[in-house]
Amino acid sequence: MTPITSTPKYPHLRGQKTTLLSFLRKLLDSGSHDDIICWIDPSKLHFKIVNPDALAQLWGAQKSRTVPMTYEKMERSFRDFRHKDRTMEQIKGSKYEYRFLEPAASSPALPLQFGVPTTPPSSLLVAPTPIRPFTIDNILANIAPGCRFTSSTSPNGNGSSLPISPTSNGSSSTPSPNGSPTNQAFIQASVQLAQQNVIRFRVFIAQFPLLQLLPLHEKIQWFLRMGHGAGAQDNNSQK
DNA sequence: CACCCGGAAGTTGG
DNA sequence: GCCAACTTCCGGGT
Repeated sequence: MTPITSTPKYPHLRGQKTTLLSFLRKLLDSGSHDDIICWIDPSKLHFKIVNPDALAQLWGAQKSRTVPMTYEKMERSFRDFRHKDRTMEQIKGSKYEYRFLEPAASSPALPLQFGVPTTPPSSLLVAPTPIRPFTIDNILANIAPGCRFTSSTSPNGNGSSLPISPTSNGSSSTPSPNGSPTNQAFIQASVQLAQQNVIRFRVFIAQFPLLQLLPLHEKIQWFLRMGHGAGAQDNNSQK
């Protein structure tokens, strides 16, 4: 007689809120994990899983799992999405390329534990920490703190040497990290600006399929070089 | 044998 | 209690 104990066989299934599909879309839309999953052609909802294992780990973390999620098990859900739910299809010949069959707008705005917050975190508004320079580096570090990309791991050995000017000849005033009282309006504008630049970054990357093969930090360098930096427009990334 | 696919059963939250 | 959304296991096909 083994009475049915209350010990759940799958305790890691607790806390299911975000669906897998909305999780994927949030990751893609945030662009903060381009080294794991990225758009191939956003207009066609065509995306690619760059690092399946890392994606599975993110999904497992999203579900607050104790048992590690594997891509194999995620793939089982993908099969149902493709054949049963008809919400996804696989790109022929590409094991890790899929396409959403539903318009992105249908996904509910569920909060992610990763990626771009829909609103600036309240802690940021009260944070006494000095305002960081407005750089892609800091944008990504702020948006995806868990991301492997950090300025200290710059391959050039220059440290955080990305030649970043605050929005180039753009618009906003250069943030001055002085000791003045925190300007909430400025911080909110900075967050908004950061999100806009991430969107521009994604659009830029989507235009050059070859760039999508590069690691994130190199994508950013190309983004700065061709999209922001002065000159180098005739740069042919031959390869 | 390895890999992919899909059925079936189990768990959890709503 | 029912259902949706997975998760896990496993057998069949190629």
